[in-house]
Amino acid sequence: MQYSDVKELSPAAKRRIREKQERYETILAAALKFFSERGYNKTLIEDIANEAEVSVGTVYFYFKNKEDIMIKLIEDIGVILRKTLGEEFKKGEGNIDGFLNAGRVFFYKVCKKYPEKILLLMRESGCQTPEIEKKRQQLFDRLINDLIKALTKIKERYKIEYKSKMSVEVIATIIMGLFEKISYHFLIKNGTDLEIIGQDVIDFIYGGIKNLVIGDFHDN
Amino acid sequence: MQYSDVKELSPAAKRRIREKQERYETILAAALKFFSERGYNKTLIEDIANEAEVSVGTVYFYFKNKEDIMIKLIEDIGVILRKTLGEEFKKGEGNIDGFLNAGRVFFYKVCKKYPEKILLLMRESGCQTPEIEKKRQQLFDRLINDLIKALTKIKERYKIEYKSKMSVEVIATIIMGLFEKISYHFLIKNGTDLEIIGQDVIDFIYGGIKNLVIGDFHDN
Amino acid sequence: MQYSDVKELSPAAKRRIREKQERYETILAAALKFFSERGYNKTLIEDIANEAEVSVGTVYFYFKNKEDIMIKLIEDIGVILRKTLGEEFKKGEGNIDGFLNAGRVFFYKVCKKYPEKILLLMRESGCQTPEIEKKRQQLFDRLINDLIKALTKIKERYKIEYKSKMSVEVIATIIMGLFEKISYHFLIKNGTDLEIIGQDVIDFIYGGIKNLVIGDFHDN
Amino acid sequence: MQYSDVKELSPAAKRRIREKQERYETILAAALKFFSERGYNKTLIEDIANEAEVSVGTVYFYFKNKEDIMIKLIEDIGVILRKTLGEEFKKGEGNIDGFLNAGRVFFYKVCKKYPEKILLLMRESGCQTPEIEKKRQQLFDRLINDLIKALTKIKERYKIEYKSKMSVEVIATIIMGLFEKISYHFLIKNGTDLEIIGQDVIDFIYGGIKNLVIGDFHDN
DNA sequence: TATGAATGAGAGTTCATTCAT
DNA sequence: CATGAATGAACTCTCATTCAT
Repeated sequence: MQYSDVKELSPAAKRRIREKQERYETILAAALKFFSERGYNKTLIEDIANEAEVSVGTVYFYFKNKEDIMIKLIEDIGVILRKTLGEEFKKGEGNIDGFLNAGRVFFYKVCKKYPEKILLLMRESGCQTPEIEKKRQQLFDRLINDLIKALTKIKERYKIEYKSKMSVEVIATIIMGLFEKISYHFLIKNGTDLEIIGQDVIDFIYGGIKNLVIGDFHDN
Repeated sequence: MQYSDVKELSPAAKRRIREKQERYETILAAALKFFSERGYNKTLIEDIANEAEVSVGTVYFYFKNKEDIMIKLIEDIGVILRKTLGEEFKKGEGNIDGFLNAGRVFFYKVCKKYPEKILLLMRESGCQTPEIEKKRQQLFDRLINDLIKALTKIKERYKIEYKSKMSVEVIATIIMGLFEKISYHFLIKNGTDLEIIGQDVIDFIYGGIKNLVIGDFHDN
Repeated sequence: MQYSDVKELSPAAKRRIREKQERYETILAAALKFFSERGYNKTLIEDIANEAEVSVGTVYFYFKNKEDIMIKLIEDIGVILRKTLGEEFKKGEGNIDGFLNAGRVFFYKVCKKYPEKILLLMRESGCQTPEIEKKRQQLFDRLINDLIKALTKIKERYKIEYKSKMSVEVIATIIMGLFEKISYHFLIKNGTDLEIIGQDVIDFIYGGIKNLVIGDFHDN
Repeated sequence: MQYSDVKELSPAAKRRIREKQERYETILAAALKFFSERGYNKTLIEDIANEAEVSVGTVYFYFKNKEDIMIKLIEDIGVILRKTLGEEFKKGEGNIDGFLNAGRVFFYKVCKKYPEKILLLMRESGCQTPEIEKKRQQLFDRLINDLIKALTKIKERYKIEYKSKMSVEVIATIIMGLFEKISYHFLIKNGTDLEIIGQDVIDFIYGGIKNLVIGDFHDN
């Protein structure tokens, strides 16, 4: 198909494509709502269909099966997380502040903007089907890898060493776990002041990393 | 037969009581195995019965329902965790080393001795029935409370302050999340050296706490 | 297509609605057959499904649960009984013959046309679930109430009195019990001549009522 | 076994026989309580055992199975009913008053003294197992037969005729149904005055019978 | 005799998925 | 493309009955 073909779509065809995309998003949004509220298992396809104001059959037109919906949601969250945090870290060009700022962005931006998505990832995506577990694991592995790469960049930038051969992986894992628990713990207490908590968390992380590092974070 | 003898159980009665207790434990062990391996939902009562070499009816003789089995398992883990860690902290009489040692005990003793129990608590106990979720939440709340109390004792001991009014809760929550993720992450990689990791984690925690504290950990 | 057309259902849609209604009736008929033949408890959902030539799931698509099927059957019988007998009584404009004719209609029409329905109501609807018992009781109470109202109309029409303050309720209850037993007793003996029996019963009722009345059934 | 053997029973053996009989009665009483209160199906053997303060196994020592308990209860009620009403009728030497008095005895004595037994017979003994149904049917048939015999005696005594060949059976069946419904209807309304009702019922029956009779109840 | 733990067939209900219209 | 009725395998829980002690 050549570029010129795109232009040849009739207005009606364009509308149909747009509507199809919209319907897809609507179903995904309905699923997100129920999965994060009451869990994967307790959400019926019928619930999702009703919420999205389509029929059960339509849900199966857009998604292979229930599992598929969850996987698409996890992928969606993965893209948001990796993109947002990755870009923030890049701004710092490998310095420790860029790293910590990425952490701040998680609390101040991502958790605030997409609380259900974070809740879904952190709580409901576990313990379901093997395929979902795989996807979830894959995302966590990638996030941990992103962290490991960032920590390695920092190491090179400051010419520091980590205490043990496992330290980098440990730090990355800790940060993931801590984000998971903190976001869950404080997201379900709606009134909590995420700003104060976020700062405390970042301070904790900074202190923790410093204590696993030989050398310090001074630009020469 | 004298009156006092009435209180004494016959050997046969004693044996029966012991056997009953043993069967209860056998069923619980079978459930632990399957729940931690393949998850709550994918475990059939029949699986548990087969593994424990009893009939389905017997499982229901000892437990109200499937949920009840899980709840008993969570309670069991809760007792082990709180008792072991609590005792270790007490040894230190409120100093920071006692606190950190309790963390070490988690990795070196509890995770090593009861890997399935920890896996069950950390991964499979979430997102199932409301009753299970309640029990799990209750246990995590208690563990966080234990941590908060310990951190408060430490504060009094060293006459220090925490940076913000939320710091204590944040530290406690971070430690829970970090234990959860680290234990899960490294328990499923069987070959991992928990000793090195444990030490890194403890160092991270120590650094993190120090960075949220005004004052330092010196006895006068 | 004009706006008014929107309200009109397409032939296909009409057919689908009709088929749905028919399937509902088919399931109900299958349930009636088994419930009245072998009882509520001994009837399996699978039996009903097989008889109605649908799957078990389809039964649950049309009815909330087994109880619900029985309740719908009782409601159905209730409508038939109250409508048929009520209309017959109305024809008599409150005279004693209309009342007795309604009794005749019960034997000559209802019992003859719907023997299983009557058997179901009279025998199988008792002693099952609380919800069913409630519905059954409700229907009997309404039937007794219909009778009480009719007896009160008769009293006004002929300016008579009943012997005691309980007489009206007693007569109504007797008639219900007598219908119940007679219909059951003679319906299960297939060959019985319901015409003769019906006449005897009506005569008995007439004699019984007369004997509880002060005054007589003469129009002035 | 000869009569003299009876004397040779040791006091301990006698006590054992007495206790055995008592235990049997206790279990039966417990079953009666639950069957009449919550129905046959909803009563567990365990309930009966607990109420009777024996073990489940003991229940099965005294009774073949659950069905057997119910059957024994029905037999017990049968004996009471037939004996009490039969004796009352005999007193009248075949006159109509003896017949009606037997009816009075049903309300004034039997229903008052054994409300649960009557409730059990009238409501809970139906629609259960075939064996129970058979027993219940058998009892009702016998009671109806007793009534038929009585009505025949009355016919001979007064040299009367009944309107149709079915009249006697119809009257008998009516009386059974009416007793069933009336006793149930008014027994569950505890406060009701059974005396007034009883009199109304007897009057109704008398009127009903008179109206199915050719001739009248005058001694020559 | 008495006990009560053990049994396991049986039954109701759920719900992801399909497919004719 | 959309619909929603139909499917039926799957799973939990019940409870009368048995039997070793």
